[in-house]
Amino acid sequence: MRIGEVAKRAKLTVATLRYYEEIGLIAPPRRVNGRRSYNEGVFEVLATIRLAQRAGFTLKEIRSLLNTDAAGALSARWRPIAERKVREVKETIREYQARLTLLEQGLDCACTDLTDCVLH
Amino acid sequence: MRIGEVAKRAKLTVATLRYYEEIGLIAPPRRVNGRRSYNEGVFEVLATIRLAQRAGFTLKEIRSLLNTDAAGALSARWRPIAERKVREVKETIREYQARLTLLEQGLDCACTDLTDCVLH
DNA sequence: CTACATCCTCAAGTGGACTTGAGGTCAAGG
DNA sequence: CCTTGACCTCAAGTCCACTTGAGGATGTAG
Repeated sequence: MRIGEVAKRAKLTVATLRYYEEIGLIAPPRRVNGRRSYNEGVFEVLATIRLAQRAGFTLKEIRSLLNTDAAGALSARWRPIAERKVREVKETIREYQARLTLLEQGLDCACTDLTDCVLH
Repeated sequence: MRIGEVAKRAKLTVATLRYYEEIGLIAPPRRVNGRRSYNEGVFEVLATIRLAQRAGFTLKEIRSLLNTDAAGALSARWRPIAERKVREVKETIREYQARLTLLEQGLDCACTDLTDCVLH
């Protein structure tokens, strides 16, 4: 399969696919003419990348997760990272909830000058 | 007041203060020798910036809020931006909660290969 | 007088995930 | 034969909020 079709089916741009290759997430073989040749398996990997991204992993972390060879090594590597992520995400949610509170208070505030706002 | 003292009292770096000036958030007058001269009012403005940042505004948005001159113009400008922010923040919180769910399910999952994970 | 802190400007670097642009190759259809 | 579209590489640009670095000026204490 050529890059254009992969891009269309995976709903990514060809530039993104080449970028993923550049940073070591995928490694499609090349034809004699130098063009990339993908097989069906790539969609599985791309889905995994998307899943991991939605879970908050960076592409760098995802690469290290994908490149885990030994069985069991994955969960050994994944667990501490995921546990840290859970803490980070919880913290982020707290921050955003504080943000929401501030915004809603601000909307209730009748100040005409920000530096005069009751929130100070 | 010189920039160093402002930085110390506001707990910012001098570089940040100069940066805020560069992007139009503050505009301290200069002495004859070219050095910046701040007055007490700057702390009020810096506190406002910090408050607005915590509420999720970008520095660009904060600039447009700070540079509101006419009374009443502030709330006229602030309200729609803040309402949009509220929606964005709520959406972000939803995303992060989904992220948390994914992570926690992942921690419960015994897969040894990410592309094999039950989450797929 | 000299050392040192503090200040100044301007330019470039950081991170993350891409996107955009320039310049070139290759295969198929009309 | 020529155009068109898909492909290639490499370099640089984007956003945001700063930070870092180079290179130089100024003010003050000892």
